Amino acid sequence: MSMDAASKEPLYGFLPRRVKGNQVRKAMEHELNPFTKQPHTAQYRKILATRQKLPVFAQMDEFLKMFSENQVIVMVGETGSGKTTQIPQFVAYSDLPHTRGKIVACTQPRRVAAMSVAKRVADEMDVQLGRQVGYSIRFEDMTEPGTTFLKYMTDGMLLREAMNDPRLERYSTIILDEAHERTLATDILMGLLKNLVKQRSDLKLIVMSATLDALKFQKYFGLRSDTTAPLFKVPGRTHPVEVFYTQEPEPDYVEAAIRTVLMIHRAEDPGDILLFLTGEEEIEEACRKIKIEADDLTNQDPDSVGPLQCIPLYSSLPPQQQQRIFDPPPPPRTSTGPPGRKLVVSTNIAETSLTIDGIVYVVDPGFSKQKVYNPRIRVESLLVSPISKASAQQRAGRAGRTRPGKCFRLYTEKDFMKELEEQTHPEILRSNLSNTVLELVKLGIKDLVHFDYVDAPAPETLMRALELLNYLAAMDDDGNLTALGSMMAEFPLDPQLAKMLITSTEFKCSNEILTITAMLSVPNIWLRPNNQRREADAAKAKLSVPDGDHLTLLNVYNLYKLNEHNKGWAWQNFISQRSMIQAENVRNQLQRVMERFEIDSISVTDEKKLYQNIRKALVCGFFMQVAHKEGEKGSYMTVKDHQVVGLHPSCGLETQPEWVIFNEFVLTTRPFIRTVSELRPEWLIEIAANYYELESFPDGETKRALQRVINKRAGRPVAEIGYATKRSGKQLAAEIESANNGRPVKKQKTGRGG
DNA sequence: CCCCTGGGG
Repeated sequence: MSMDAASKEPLYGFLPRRVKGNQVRKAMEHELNPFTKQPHTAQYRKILATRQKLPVFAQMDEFLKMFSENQVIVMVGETGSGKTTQIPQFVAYSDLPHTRGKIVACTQPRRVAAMSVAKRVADEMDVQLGRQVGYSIRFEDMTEPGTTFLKYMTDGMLLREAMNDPRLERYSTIILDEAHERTLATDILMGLLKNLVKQRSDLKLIVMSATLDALKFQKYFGLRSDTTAPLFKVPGRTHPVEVFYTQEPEPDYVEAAIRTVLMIHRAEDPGDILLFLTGEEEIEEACRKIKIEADDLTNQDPDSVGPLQCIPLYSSLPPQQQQRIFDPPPPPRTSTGPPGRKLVVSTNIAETSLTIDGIVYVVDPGFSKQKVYNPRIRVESLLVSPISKASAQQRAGRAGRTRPGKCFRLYTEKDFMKELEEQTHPEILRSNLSNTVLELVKLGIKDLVHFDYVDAPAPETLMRALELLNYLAAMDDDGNLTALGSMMAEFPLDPQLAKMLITSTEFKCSNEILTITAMLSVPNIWLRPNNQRREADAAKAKLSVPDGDHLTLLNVYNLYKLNEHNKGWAWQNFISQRSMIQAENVRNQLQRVMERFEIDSISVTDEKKLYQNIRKALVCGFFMQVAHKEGEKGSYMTVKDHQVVGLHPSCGLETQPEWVIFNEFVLTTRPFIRTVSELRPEWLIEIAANYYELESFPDGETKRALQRVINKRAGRPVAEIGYATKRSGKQLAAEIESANNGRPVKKQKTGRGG
C-alpha cells in the first residue's frame, strides 16, 4: 500500500472481522474521522483520552481476536467497565457495517438508556447523533436509513422489527446489553437469536450481562449440548463497599430503616444516603417521619448534627421533582456548622434505572414490590417480596460509585445466605403471556411449548394465553394464526384491546374506540393529591359519564382536546397532563397502524346509538371480563371464574348495574374490578356466542340470568360480528400434556380465592 | 374507602 492511501483512508487495509487492535488504535488516532472523512475535532481527542483509561480499552486486542474467531460471545463487564459505550464501537471497527449496508445494533431494556448512550457514543465517534450513530425507541426513530450503522435501541423495538423481518437481515451484529435483567423482550430475543445464528452464519451475537448469570448464558448459547459459548470478561471500576447486617431479624422494616438513617446521619462521616422502600405511600410516610426526627436532632445538637434533606423518588413523580435527586446536599446552617446531608428515599427505580452520584451510604431493608402472575385466576398483582441476592448486591453497589461506601442491610447475614434467592425470577415466569404468545406466533414459532426458552414459563401460563387468543379468534383451533390475529399482532397493544379496536369499525365507532384504547394504554390519568382529595373527587365527578368509566375516558380526552389552547385545563381538573400527552402519542401511533390496514376511523352520527355501539365494541375484546351483580350488598361475581369482586372505589358508575364489563381485575386489600361500564347481557349472546355457551358455565345466578336472556331471544337471528371461533380445546390440552412430560394435565376447577 | 415496584411496544 502506498503511504498516500493510508494517510487519506484511515481504514485502509481493514478486512471485515479480521481487524486487529493496533489497526483500530491507529485509526482512532488518525487525523481524519474514518466514517465522515472530516478532520477530528479537539473534543474528540479529549474524549478519546478518557476512553483510553477505561478497563475495557486495555482489552481491545483480546476482544477483537475473540470477535474474529466466534459467532457468539458472552461478555461480562461490571459497572464502570465502559462496555456499553466501547464494545459496540470496537465491533463497528471490526465489522465495518457501513461498507456493506449493514447495521450493528445494541439493545437496552430502557428508553432513556438507549437515548443517552447513543448520544454519548455519537460524541465519542465525532459524528452527529442520528446520522452514523443513532437510536430507535417507540415514538422516536433517531436514525438515517443508509447512513446509520451503529444503532442503540430498546429490546422491545428489536422484537417488533423481528415480526416483519424474522431473519433481521439489516443487522450484521446484534449486541444484547443488560441481559441479566431478563426483561420479557430480552428473553424472547435470546430464544430467537439462538435459532437465527444457526441459520445465518453471517450474523454475530454478543450477550452482555452481570457476572452471576454468565455461565447460564454460556451454556444456553453453546453450539452443542456439551460446549459453552466463549466468555469475555472485563473488570469493573468501582469502590469497595463495606456491608453490615443486623444481629436479629427486624420485625418492622420501615421503622428499622428510619432508625438506621438517623443513626447514619448522627454518627457517620459526610456523604449522601440512599434508602430503598417499596412504594409511593411508604416512601412519603417515611419521608415525613424522618424529616420531623432529623429536624429535632439538628435543633437539639446544632454543633454536631447538620441539616438533612429528604427526597422521595418513584416513577409516578413528575420529572421535575425526580430531578431533585441531583440537587447538591443542603448547606450547613451556619458557616462553621456541620455540613448538610441528602437522603433519597426510593423504590427500586434507583436500583437500575437511575444513578445518583455522591451516594456513600445505602440502607437496604431487603424488600421490593414484584409482579406475580397467577394463571389459575388469570391475575397479575404486585406483592411486597424479599429481593434476590443479585438485587441486594446491585443495591450495595450504589454506595460505591464515587468513593468507598457502606451498605446497611436490615436483615441477618444468615438470612442473606440462606433465605434470599440467587436471582430475581425473570419476568417471563411472572407475567401474563397473552401478548408475548401472539408475538411469538406472529414470528412463526408454531410450537410454543417446545420453544427454546432460557427459562420456560409454566405450561398453564401458555395455556391461558392460547385459550384467550383462541377465544378472541386470533388463533384457530389448530393453533394457527388467523388473519385477524396477524393484524392484532401489529398493534402495540394487549390482544383484547387490539381485537376491540380492529372490530370497532363494524360498530361505526372506531374513532371513539381508538381514543378509549389509547386512554387505557397509559398510566392513570386521575390526580388525587393527599391534601386536595375532596376537590379532586369533585372534579372527577363532573367529568364522569353515568354509563361507565370507558365513556368517561372518552369524554375526558375530547374535553382535553377542546381545551388544548388552555394550558391550565388538565391541572384545574385534576388530570395528569403527562398521561394525556402520552395518550395523544399512543392514539396517533395506533391511528397510523390502522391506516396501514385501511381500517377506517368512523363515528355514527346518532349520539345515543354511538354510546351504545361503543359499549358493544368493548364486548368484542373484553367478553371474558364480565361480572354479574349477586346479592344486595353490591358485590359482583365474574362470569365463569366465579370470583367475588367489588367495584373499585375509583369507579364512576352512578348505580350498580346488573351486568358490567371491566378493564382490569386488581387484587389489593380485596379483589376489585377497575374501569367498569354497564352492559346489556344480550350483547354477550350476540357478540361472543361461543364463549357464552351455557353448558360450560358453573351453576348459579349468573347462568340462570343468562338463560333467561337466551330464552327471551329465542328464534331471533344473531349478528355476524366479531365472533369468537368455537374452541375444541383438545389440541391445546395435547400440547400442554406433552410439555408436562406426558402426564395428563389436571383439570383446573374454577373457584374462589387466591 | 383505594393504589402505581420497574420497564417495553
